[in-house]
Amino acid sequence: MTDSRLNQIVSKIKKMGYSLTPQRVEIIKIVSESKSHPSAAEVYNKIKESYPMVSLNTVYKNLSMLSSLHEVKEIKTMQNSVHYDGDVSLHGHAICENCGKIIDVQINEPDFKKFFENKIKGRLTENYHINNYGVEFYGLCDYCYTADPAVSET
Amino acid sequence: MTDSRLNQIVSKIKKMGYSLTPQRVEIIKIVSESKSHPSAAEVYNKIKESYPMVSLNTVYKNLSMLSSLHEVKEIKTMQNSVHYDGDVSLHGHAICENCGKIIDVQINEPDFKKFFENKIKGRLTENYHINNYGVEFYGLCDYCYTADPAVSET
DNA sequence: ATTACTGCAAATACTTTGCAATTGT
DNA sequence: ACAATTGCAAAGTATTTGCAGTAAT
Repeated sequence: MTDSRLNQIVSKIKKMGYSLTPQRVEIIKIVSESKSHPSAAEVYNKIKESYPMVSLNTVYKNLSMLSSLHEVKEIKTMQNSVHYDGDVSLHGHAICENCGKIIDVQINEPDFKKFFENKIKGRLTENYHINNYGVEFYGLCDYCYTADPAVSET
Repeated sequence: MTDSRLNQIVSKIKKMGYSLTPQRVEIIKIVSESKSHPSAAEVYNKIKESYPMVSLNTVYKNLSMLSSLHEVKEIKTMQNSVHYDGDVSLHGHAICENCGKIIDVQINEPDFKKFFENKIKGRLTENYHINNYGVEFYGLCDYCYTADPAVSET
């Protein structure tokens, strides 16, 4: 499953005529296997365990390449940095407004499509050509909610 | 309507014991009246027409204050800067992946709440305390879709 | 052999901080 | 008068660019 995800991405890169460096493969492994939606800096820290000489720059270039191939999704958080999600299937994110933790929220694709077609599409005031959705839920994770009474009040 | 929005925000600021400087009032006017989801820099350019001496810093401070009072919403775009929305009622955004243009997407609150309660809430894998939603649609605006064939291909 | 990729350093973009002077209540 | 706010300059992050050397096909 995870491995086939890696293979998927690798084949796409080959098909597009790009090359496969060890750094690139490792970056793909890290984002596709991670469940924690890492930032570029976090991917960088992780890859340094196996390739101590890689540059942050290389991490940025590879992540943005993967993003333009639609093989990772970018998540913008409130703390202004971009996080990366190796799961590009339809799903949402619940984002903790206190600690920034992001968890996946399962969304059933047919349900969402139905909601979109019935309730939203007809209301677009301009003719947008939608090809991607993002659904985010903001609030507090359980830890921040229980541990820090100061932030729990609205 | 627009004016009452300004008054709403002004009363909240008074109630919280903050002061009302001309710069602040003008910034509130600009975001609450704008339909174009301006960035901090765009608000800055606008306010300079009436108050040429304001600093960008003041704009940032006021916008983040309004955001923490939940009187404006922050929108993170792909071009990494934050945009501000003076409409804090439930609605989504359609964002053009080519030019960055953002338009509002009407979402009927009861419909969305129903969708959330029935299809999503039960699937949260952790006990998140959700108090806010964001729904984004990514694609191309009609102009970019028709004008620039290079970007229309997936 | 050719083209793409890496790593370094420098540059840019956006936002935040520190602080003295000023303004709102 | 007092506390909050402003504007300036400097600092801080996150990300991008330019380029010479290196590695992949």
